[in-house]
Amino acid sequence: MRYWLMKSEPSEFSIDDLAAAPNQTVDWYGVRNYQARNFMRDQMRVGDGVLFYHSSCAEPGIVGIAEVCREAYPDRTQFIPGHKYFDPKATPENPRWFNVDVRLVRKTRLLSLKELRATPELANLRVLQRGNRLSITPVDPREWNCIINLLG
DNA sequence: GCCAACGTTGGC
DNA sequence: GCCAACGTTGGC
Repeated sequence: MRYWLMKSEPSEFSIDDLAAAPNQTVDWYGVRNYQARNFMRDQMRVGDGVLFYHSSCAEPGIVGIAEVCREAYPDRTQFIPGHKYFDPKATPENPRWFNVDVRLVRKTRLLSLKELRATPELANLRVLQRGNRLSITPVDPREWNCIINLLG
């Protein structure tokens, strides 16, 4: 059992979109970074905890708790010509990109980036490190517990 | 919109 | 394999 933080731009897919989705579940398509892909493909298991994070928006921060509900399988969007996430080098026989499915556990209050940075126990949280741009990062169990407490 | 930081690409 | 150029991310 591991814990993760997953970023999404709310203008693309928000916590409310997740809440409104069928089964409150979404396939986490569109990841086109190898490190983030490897986390999904190689390490994520059903039941892993997910912090849903809004990025590139007015109030960046954690806005909900979710969980991995299906292990990684080929990202459907890599095969769709003209799609934003089409990859001409990917084939169904040799897919390049994978995604898990994520299901909402509950929406939370906004735990802002500012508040995260102000919490000493979270000083090593990956997403707070300088220059970090990974859309999926592991979260230490102690950090997870700290954040759950902050969320109330 | 700016720009620092970082990943990817491609010529050599 | 090097590395310059380019593209993207994401907070501000």
